[in-house]
Amino acid sequence: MSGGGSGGPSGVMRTRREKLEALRARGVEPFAYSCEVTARAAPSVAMFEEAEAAGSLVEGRGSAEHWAGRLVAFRSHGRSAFADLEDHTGRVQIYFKRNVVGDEAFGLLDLLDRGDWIGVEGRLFRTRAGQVTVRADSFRLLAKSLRPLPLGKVEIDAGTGKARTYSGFADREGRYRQRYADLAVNSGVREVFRLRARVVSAARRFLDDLGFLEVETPVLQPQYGGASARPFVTHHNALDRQLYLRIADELYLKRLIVGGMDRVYEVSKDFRNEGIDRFHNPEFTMLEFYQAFADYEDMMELVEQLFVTLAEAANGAPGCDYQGTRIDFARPFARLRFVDALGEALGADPLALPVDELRERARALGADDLEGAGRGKLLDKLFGELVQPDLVQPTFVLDHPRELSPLAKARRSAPELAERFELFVAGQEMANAFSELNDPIAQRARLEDQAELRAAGDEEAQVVDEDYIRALEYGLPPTGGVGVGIDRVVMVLADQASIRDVILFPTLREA
RNA sequence: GAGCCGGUAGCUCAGCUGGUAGAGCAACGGACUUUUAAUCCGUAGGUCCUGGGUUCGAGCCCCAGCCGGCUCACCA
Repeated sequence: MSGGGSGGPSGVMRTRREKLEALRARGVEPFAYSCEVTARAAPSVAMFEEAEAAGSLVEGRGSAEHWAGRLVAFRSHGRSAFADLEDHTGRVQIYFKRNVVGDEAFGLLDLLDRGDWIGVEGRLFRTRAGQVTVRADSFRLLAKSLRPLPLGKVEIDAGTGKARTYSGFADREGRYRQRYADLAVNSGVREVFRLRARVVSAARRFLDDLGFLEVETPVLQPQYGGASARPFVTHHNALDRQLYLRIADELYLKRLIVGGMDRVYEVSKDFRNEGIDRFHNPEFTMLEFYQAFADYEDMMELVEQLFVTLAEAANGAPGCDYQGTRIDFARPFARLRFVDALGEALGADPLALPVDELRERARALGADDLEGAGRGKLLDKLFGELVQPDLVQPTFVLDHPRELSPLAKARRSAPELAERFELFVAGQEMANAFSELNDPIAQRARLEDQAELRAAGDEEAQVVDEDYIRALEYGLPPTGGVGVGIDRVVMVLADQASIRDVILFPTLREA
């Protein structure tokens, strides 16, 4: 890749610098300070067509409008020229006619390039070829583009209305490293992130409307916890102490419930020092919410409503197509007990099987790295292999073995289980929730069990957080809590196969 | 971490059994006052990822490395 320098192997960048100087020589400032905008590409065309259909259109009348956007295509015809201008709503064609804009301005068109930002003043009309177009009265350069964007050519198939892109910017690495160029050139990528924003804001609205308070808890923590994962470790110079980047919000949010904030939520970046693949990015977005006086049954209700709301916010209807499969977010979602589902797959009661046999079964499925794994981890692994991939439609899996869930209350009728559920969609975990363990003595015992697993070699096992135990000792009311992996949800709702396609700047290796 | 595939012009890619590097689009010059992948004529553009090696000769073969994609393993 050529990259730097004022030249560029093909001289494209040098040519653009020369044009920049030529513009300045003609008294044109190539980097404007502001510009009037009164119209957007797609809505203005739609309004024009409506007026036309209603017969209320008098061509050439009405006041001129101002559009602003990026020049994405240019077709010169001697004394006239056509350009495509793209703004955040879409594209509109611009028609420049020499004897309308004037000789001097028309000559400036030679100094424009694809990728330049321009402002155009004019009126809409319909061309002989039938396209609604802005007839430019005047135009202004807003910002010169000195580096060529990898703009492909786009043809809209007249029959199907589907866009075909020629050439274009397809290289995944380049797209992730230079997301600005990816966004500039691939409008579908912008749409994915608009959808993501709708999903996140719908989640906030949903919780706000139920009286949840949005809060912010520390990213830099003296003691990480709330999930099973390895942390990032960092150091604060002035305090000369080690700090961890949070792996979950859970323990802090429950401290707030102790403090009497009885419905809280947080949308946060969490950090886990684990591998990277199409389902995992080291920093990812988590939504967690906690409600006092509720148990996991109540939270299941809430999660069901939440996911219907999110699907509607994303796609206008409670469903989506994920990688060719129709997903239907119709309530009620299916419910499966963890032990029943795994028991059926194993042909035996998972709670009755000895640890050695569980390990053998897991090994037979091709899992390795099982040495430090206790019962819980083995059951989890077996479930992940045997049951999870089949959970395509929204499905709650509930009542996990207790050793899998050190922060959850024991199932009231079956103490070997936990009051916990996970929501699976498209074979992926979307949410995880429990009736929160609020007995400080039991909680200490459970965390100490984890510490033992840790000592036995499980690096992801949790650690005892004394301050959290102290908070519980003051009294945590019965509480239901939920964590939602926002990136995963967006992947499903936006039909994206890789988490990197729903994160604007995914973590990459050193360039 | 392992396996497979890949890195050639600004972009998308071709390049045979080893013989001095190609196309389309983009760019540049010219013609064209309703085009739309505009068209037509012409021009320029390359550390073939990096470093070694084999060879008279390497984009191509060998070795090492870097980067990426996919799959698997761990994790959400």
